[in-house]
Amino acid sequence: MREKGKKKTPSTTDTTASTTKDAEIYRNIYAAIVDHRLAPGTKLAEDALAETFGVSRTIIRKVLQNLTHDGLVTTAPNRGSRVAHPTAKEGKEVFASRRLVEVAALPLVIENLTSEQLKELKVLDEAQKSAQVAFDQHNAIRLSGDFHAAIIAITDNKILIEFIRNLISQSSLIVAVYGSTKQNLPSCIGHSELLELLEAGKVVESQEWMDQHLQDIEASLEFAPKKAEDINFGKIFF
Amino acid sequence: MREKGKKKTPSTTDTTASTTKDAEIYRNIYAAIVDHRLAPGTKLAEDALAETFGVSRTIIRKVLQNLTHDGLVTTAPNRGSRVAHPTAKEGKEVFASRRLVEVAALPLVIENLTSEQLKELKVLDEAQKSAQVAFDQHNAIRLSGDFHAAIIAITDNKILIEFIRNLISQSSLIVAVYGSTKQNLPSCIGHSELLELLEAGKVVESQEWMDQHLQDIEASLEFAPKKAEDINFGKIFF
DNA sequence: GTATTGCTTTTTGTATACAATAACTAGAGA
DNA sequence: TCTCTAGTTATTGTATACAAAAAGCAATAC
Repeated sequence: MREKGKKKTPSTTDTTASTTKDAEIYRNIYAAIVDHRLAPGTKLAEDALAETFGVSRTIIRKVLQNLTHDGLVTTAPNRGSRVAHPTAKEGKEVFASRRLVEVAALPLVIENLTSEQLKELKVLDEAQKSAQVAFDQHNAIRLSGDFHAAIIAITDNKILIEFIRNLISQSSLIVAVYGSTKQNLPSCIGHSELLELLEAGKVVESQEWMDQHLQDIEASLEFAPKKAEDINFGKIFF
Repeated sequence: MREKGKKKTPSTTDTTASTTKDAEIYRNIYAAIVDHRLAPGTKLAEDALAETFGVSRTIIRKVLQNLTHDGLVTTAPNRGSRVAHPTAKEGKEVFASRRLVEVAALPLVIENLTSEQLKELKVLDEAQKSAQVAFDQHNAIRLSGDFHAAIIAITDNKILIEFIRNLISQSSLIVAVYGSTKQNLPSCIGHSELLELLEAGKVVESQEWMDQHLQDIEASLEFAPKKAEDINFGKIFF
């Protein structure tokens, strides 16, 4: 109710300034992890981050807790936080979950799809292809993720959207760890075939396509048994 | 590495005592919401909770943040936290998501199901029926949730398990808001038919059963348009 | 009686101080 | 040289203090 009160130090106050600040820091670190600017396993010391962003550790802790909940950061009691370094099993679970949901959601997607949404999807797909042609692998992967998120967004179900958004982010992290050296990511072929199936209302076919598509992406990763006992030092040093 | 150091005041220290304390408070409030001891919309003032649990607001804020992420609490900037009060749309989205995932996961469940797990499921189902017979609606609902969670647990996929666990918790909240006055909850008929289908490896039939089961539960709720314009004060007061 | 204004109280947001734990380093003994 | 230990430093966990915002309240004007 105090609107005309003697505002003492408005300085950086935007009504919701306080809540805006940590949201921005969150997005900042979030993007850095997804874009592979912060490698999996990197220590995220509270003091260092606090100083970097010019806030107190209170804010940083809040942000780290959110990122931990997103599965992008792991936090151990008294040992601090690190960029998550998913195990092979965790990586497979993410892709299994994505296949399950993204395939099962397609009937809903076809049911709700409007011509405008279809147009937007085509724009996204074209953007991805452009990045692909320009060998801009980085943006191509990001746009591919955006495309998958946009598909689920058509369901207009906030819970599903949030869930898939999260799994896609984690996929980026998994690619950072298990991405093959040979950049034969099939995700970059584009999704135009899928769009044709969706437009034609072909439910089962689109589901088969999506299932195969996600399997292909997963197959391009190297969830190899890089365990300690399998490391061949001879191959590494000689 | 300091393990034998002169431990000054071990008092309540259990190595992970600090982290254990807020986990316990979390579980406490979590259970209170799911068990309908805290009604949707109830204000969760930080000071009051801090005093109740004998900790500082720091811990409470951490717990409230976690509960907010679970969708059991809503937090507005500068306005504090409340037990979530899902809208009808949100309620429908939760059940749509459950149907989608719990149906789509059944092939995986049948694939992985062991005889021991089947036995445990039967125990859970019997427990629920007992509660049902004793008109212990409260425990019946809880055990029904446990059953659904146990089904998904068979997939051995931590991400799916966590997701469904969360949706089931939210379902409790939705029942608190939109549960019908007539206690004809079909969730309480039991799941023995499903268990037979799973044991027989009947994928499609079990999926149809699960789909119908979740639709029945949803249908027993009253997502009625209880909007302001629909309230008839005459009916209420005279 | 109603609405508006100004003050007071309550509650949330953030920084900081201190405590507790883990990580690091150097030194002593085998 | 290696290992174990003690002391030191750095980092995380928690409480508290203070600032800022909202909510409540009462009085006044209309």
